[in-house]
This record gives sequence, C-alpha cells and structure tokens, in this order.
Amino acid sequence: MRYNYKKIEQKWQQKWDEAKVFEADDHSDKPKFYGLVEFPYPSGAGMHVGHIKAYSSMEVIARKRRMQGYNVLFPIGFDSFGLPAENYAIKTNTHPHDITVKNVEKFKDQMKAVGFSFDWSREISTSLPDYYKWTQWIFLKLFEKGLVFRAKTLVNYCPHCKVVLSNEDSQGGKCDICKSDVVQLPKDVWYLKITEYADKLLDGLDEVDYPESIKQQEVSWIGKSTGAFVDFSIAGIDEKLTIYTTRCDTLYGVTFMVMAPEHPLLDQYKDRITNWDAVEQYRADCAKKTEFERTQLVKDKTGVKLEGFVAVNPVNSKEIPIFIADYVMMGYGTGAIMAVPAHDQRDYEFAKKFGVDIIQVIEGGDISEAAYTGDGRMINSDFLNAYDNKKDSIAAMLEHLEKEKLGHKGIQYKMKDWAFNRQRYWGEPIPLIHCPKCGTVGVPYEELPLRLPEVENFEPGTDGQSPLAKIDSFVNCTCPKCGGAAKRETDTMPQWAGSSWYFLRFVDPHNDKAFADPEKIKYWMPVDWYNGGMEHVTRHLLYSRFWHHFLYDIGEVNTPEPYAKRSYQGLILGSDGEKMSKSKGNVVDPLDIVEEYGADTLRTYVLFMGDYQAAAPWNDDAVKGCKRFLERVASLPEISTLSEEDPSLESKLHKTIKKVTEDIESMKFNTAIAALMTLINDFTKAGAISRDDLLIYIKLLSPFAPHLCEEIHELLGETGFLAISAWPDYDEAKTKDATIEIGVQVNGKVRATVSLPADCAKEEALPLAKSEPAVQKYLEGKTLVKEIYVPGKILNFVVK
RNA sequence: GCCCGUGUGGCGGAACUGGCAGACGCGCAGGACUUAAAAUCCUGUUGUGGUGACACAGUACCGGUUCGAUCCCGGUCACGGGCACCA
Repeated sequence: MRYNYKKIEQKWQQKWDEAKVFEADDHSDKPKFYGLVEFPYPSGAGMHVGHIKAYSSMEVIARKRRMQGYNVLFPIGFDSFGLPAENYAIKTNTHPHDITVKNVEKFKDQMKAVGFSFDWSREISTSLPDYYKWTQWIFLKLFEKGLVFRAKTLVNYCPHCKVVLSNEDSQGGKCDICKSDVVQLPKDVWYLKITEYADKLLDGLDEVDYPESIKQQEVSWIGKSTGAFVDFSIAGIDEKLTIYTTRCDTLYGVTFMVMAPEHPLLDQYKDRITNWDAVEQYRADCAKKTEFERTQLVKDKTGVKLEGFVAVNPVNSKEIPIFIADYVMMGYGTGAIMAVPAHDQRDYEFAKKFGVDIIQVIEGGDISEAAYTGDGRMINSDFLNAYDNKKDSIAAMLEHLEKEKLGHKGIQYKMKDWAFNRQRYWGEPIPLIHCPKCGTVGVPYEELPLRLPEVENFEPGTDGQSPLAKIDSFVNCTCPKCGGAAKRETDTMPQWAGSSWYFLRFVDPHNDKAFADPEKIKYWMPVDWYNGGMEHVTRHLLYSRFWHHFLYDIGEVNTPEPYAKRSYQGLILGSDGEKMSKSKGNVVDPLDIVEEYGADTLRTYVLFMGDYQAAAPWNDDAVKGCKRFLERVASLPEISTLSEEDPSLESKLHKTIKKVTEDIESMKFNTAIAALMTLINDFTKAGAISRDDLLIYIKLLSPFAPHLCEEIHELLGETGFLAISAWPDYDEAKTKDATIEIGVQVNGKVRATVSLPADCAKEEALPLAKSEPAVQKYLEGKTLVKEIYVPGKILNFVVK
C-alpha cells in the first residue's frame, strides 16, 4: 500500500466525525474513564508542539481505554479569557472577543488535523456568557460563605501589565504574563481565603495518586509550620508584642527582638520611641530596595535599635532591646520575632554586627564561629535543662507557656490568600455591588450572567482602574437589598478563575439550570487521570483543588479531590537544546510537521522522542525515522498472507501485546513504540505474516497512528471502526520462552552464554555450563568455591 | 542555604528495581539498486589493542556492601526544577 497520509488522514477524521465515534455516553453500563488534559489558552501563535506532546499521552490512553471497553470522556475546550488577547486588542485596535474567536478556530483546526479523539460535542470556552455565568455563580457561593474578603495590604503589582497579581502569579518576583519585575504596593484588593483550605489541600494529597515531585512542590508552597505564639511585654506600658516561633524552647537564649519596619505597633508608639527620626529614615531606605534586593542580594544585616521601647522576656523577666530590620517580613507570622543568636544564623549575624549578647541554650557546635542549629541537650534554661532533644523541650515549654498564659501553640503557612481582582477588561466581571447603606452585596443569582459590557477602549486607566469603571451604564445600578443607588465592582477575575472548575462543566456542558447535573457529576467525577504541565502545580492545580474542596463542602460535588491521578510531560526543547521561543527562532509548528510527514508521524514522534517526563530536544531527522517506520507499516499488507499464524512469531507477538498494553499505562510510550518497531523488524525478517497477526499489530499501533491503522483495518476487509474494536489480549503462557539464553559468568564476568530450558534445574544447568569451552578455559587449574544459579537469569562460578 | 530530580555511545534514549550494559531510533561508515543523485534495502557501529576468534577498560567521580552494582549504602562534583533572611 502506498502511504498517502494526506488522503488517509482527512478521510478518517471525517469518518470519525460523522459517526460521532468519540462522543461520551452519559448513561452507560460500561466502566467510565474520565481522561483530562489541560485545555489551552488560545494564543495568537497557535499550537506549539509542546501542546501536541501534552495531549498525545492522554489521547493514547483514551484510545486504548475505548478499545478496552470503557465509556471514555476525553473533552477539550478553551481557557479564553486573559491578558494576552486584551493586550493584542489594544495594540491592533480590535476586540478581544473577535481575536479569541479567531484563535479558537485556529486551535481547533490544528487539533483536528492531528486527529485527537476529543469529544467535540462538549467543547467549552470560558469567555462565553453561558460558561462564565457559572464561574460567577461559584464566586457568589464563596462570597456567601465568607471566603471572599477585601483588605488593604501590600500586594504584588506588575507595572507593565498594570495589574495586581496573586502570590502564585508572581513567583520568583516576576510577573507570570510578561516576566517583568513585580513591585510591592499598598492596595485595597479582593481576596479568596485559600488559606482556610490549607490543611484540606495538604491532607487531600494523601488520597490522590500524584507523582511525589508534584506533592512535594504543593507541600512546600503551602509551607505549613507548627510553632508557638509568645507574648512579650513592653517595659513600662501595658502592651504586648506577639511573636511566632518554631523553637519556643530557646526562649532563655533570647537576647533581643526584631520587628518588621512596617510593623503597625511602631506608629502607635511613635511618641515613646525617642529616635523616631532614625526609624523613619530606615523605613524610607527599605522602601527604595526592590523585592529582589531585599530577599536575594543584600543578605547583609541592617537595622535600627529602638530607643525608649524595650521588651521583657516572659520566662526570665530580663529586659531586652528591640530592633527594626528588614530581614523580618511583615507578611509572615506576626511581623516580629524573638531573636536567638546562638541558634539562628540570621540572628547570629545581626547580633555580631550590632554587638548584642549571645547566650547558648543548646549544647553543641562552636558558638564563637556560627550559630548552632542542630539538636542537643538544653543548657542555661532553668527547667528545660533536663531535656536532650527539641521534641521534648518544645513540648515542655509549650505546656509552661499555656499554663502561665504567656503564649500558645500556633500554625503558620507560607501560602497567602489569593488576590483575586484584576484591573482589566477581558475577564469575568466580579458580581458584587457596593451599596453606601448595605455595604458589599452580591448580584442576585437570577441576574447571572453579569455580562461583560461592550467598551470602546480597553486601556486600563492610569489611576489603576479597570476599563469597566468608565462605563456609567455598567457601574451605576440599584442595590438588590435596599433598592437604593449603588455601584458595581468594576474589576474582573484573574486568568485562573475559569479553569478552576472547567472539568466539572465537561460532564454537562449545555446545562442552563446548574453548572452541571448532580447525577452526571456523580457518574463522571472524579477525573480519573489528568495530565498537564509542571508549571501549573502551584497555580491552576492548587486553585482548582481549592474550589473543588469548597464545592464539596457546600454539597455540590461528590468528592473533595477533583483528580484521582495526575501526570506531567517534559518540555520539548528546540533542536539547539534551548527552550523553544519565538525570539530564538527554534519553534516548531505542528502543522508544518503534519503537512510534511503526516499527523500519525507527528503523534508517534512526540511520544517516541524519549522519556515522557523528561525534556528532550526536537530532532528533524528522528521525525523522518518515525515516518520511515509508518511507511514500513503501510507496506505490511503486502507480506500478509491468508495462512495460519506463524508459530515462530507467536511468542514475539504475545510479548509485544503485553509490553504495549503495560507500557501505555505507565506512560512509557517510547518503549511501547520501540517494541512495535522491533516486531515489524521480525515480521520483515520472517517475510510473511498472517492476516490475524497484522490485525493485532495495527490495533496495538492504532492509539499512536490511528489514521493509518484504520486504513489498513479497512483494507483487510474489516467492518466498523478500528478505534472502537476490541484491544488484543495476550496469553501469559505464550509470553514465556521455552528455552532461554543465559549468561555464564566466572567470578562475575560473562564468559559464555548457554541455551537452557526455562525451568532447567541446577543439576542439569551446571554441567552444561561447565562444558562450554569458553568457561572451561577459566575454570581449569582453579578451585571452584561457589556455584550460583538463578534460574532464568544468570549462572556464576566463583573460583580461586 | 533547603527540598526534589537527573548524570549511560557521536545524539535521543533502553535495561523485568541486584543478574549477558547500550533495546529501539537518529547519525555515521561500507555495500546493493541507479548513468547519477534522492528514496529504498542489506551489513557494521561503546572505546583501546589485534588480520583474527579474542583480551582489557567502560554507566559523572571516589570509596563500600555483594558471587555479581547503571540499580543498594557513604562521600564528592556537575546540570535541571522548586522554595528561600519564612523566624
């Protein structure tokens, strides 16, 4: 058969479409499988080969599961709100909606050209009102349950995008969208209380099948620490300075305290602080430093000692000085610390520089050189001196603090609440109303969706206001509670809102009564397997788990965790080994590959290129190798005869069925394809294969190269679609060889191989091995010390 | 600094989690076909020595456990990712 991939691919894509082969059934007796890939943001650049790799894994798994008799839900949609479309709209003076529609079409064409078996009847787009209606609905539920609040704090702000960012959106101090430096500004913003779900998000990880690296990353992002809050009094006044510490047992080693420069208590007592000028000067200096300088570069300790403001150590009533220093952050703990220079390196450096006492309270190390942070026996610590490990001494001190009402156990998280509003146009309008009498009121549910109004100009205002603020007809409204004049919130939701629940919409995408029918949720959820990028672990993955836990708590979904299993793909690098980027000119367009080699070649190559989870560079020559392989497959019918199965190929065939079946499940696609390549080499050597063997072969290959395999399937006179025919079974007994070659070692070095029956007994194997001339040579004149025989594996003679 | 992960031919990568290191593919070399080239097919391809069957070395480096280590243990180095004055 001539391999006319263009004709074949078009033909079968059309046939699958017409016959609705990949549409999932909401009422089926088959076992269900919900396989999910991260729906794309439809950028103007179109799909990237990285998208193809990300989707191909679940595509292969979904196709295999269908053939194995599962009712498969494999949906796709578009995460279509977002800044890039809006920025492009501003630049080209078009509407973000029009751009989005165009981009979505482009993405769809590309996906269809690759032949992904998505259920297109369930396509969604987060920027459509019948979708974002429910995003707003969930937001209102969060608001109703007190998980939305407004606060004026220091927030991450991107001066380039003119937008407030969440902590997750500004990882590493860079804007997630434009990569420019993020600055800290005091701003009044809406927060979602994700911290209230910190423990649920942590505990939930025990119930799901995620790779360890992903769990670790979420755990360290949430950053839970257990410790104690301890109250220090201020000498001469009735005021407490509360600190958070993980080592309350070192209280006897506290020789000073440090407050963050922004600490509000300072302003309250500025009349008492006799060197207030120095405080203000220091604050001004700190404000000039960028976040980068403050946290990364300048580790040199700076600070100012407060005059007239002295603390008292609660355990020994000693007076200790208080400093302000920028190594203490307002955003973590209480914004103040007790400093134990003997056992904390930062406090140690500060004490050395400012000449403060250092009192050792844990035995070990050399305090004249550096802080000792290890474990050990407590010293100089009154009633704690009996303890020789931190677990016991912390427990004893905690008990003491609670009894004396000096402090209590406490928990801190590094994760912060989710800054949720964006001062931009192309997002879901936040459905809140500001009423001068009633305060903030939610838009009534029956008024949803709160539609994004048409505007002339998408530029954000220089005053940091959303473009929506300029539209009086949108802003001015009546309060749903009191009927008085009120104003709408004009900010929109962040990029991550629509994607925080999209997998739920897929189970019932056209429902206009609810975000999804509870029965369908019960049937399809949780997602059985979710593949996506490592870059989403502390963003989308965390956010969507949070929303789903919330929906579970209010009884809207049936499980707390949305995804039973998660996997990830490695990056495709450019052929130069660098990350693909437009500026480097090393980007590969999937459609170019489809055009030149065919979709089946592209699909096979992205999975054959290496370990699925590892990054690997693109290689045009290796793509050709995959094309060559498929051309050989296309010519297989020529050597297919009507004869009975070739017995010499039988065990090879069964081994391959087993390997491909198992390797797909463990995402070892490269070795699955390699096994199929090996088998075709065997076929070619044999010169003729049976029709049945060929049928099995194309079934195994079909998840990777479905178009070609459907074509051969038809050519063989089979009716119906290969895509939903039965996956081949293998006979375990036939995967085992009757005779096997095993290595014979002398002193651990292989000297010969012998052919033995698989279950050969030691008594028979040994003489056979010894009679090998190559082995004899090394045994002669030596004393045999030991004979090791591991059936099926190895034979080893130890000689002296 | 802390936490994960990785390190194997010229290249991408295999190796049942302790049992013949280098499957499969790319590249390269030689050959067949061709007037020639491309395509295709066949053969070879870890390094060193030898015409040769063969010998020795070899999975980042140093050491250990074992009859036997790419795999396990201790230490070192390099690269990638995450977190980071987090109290």
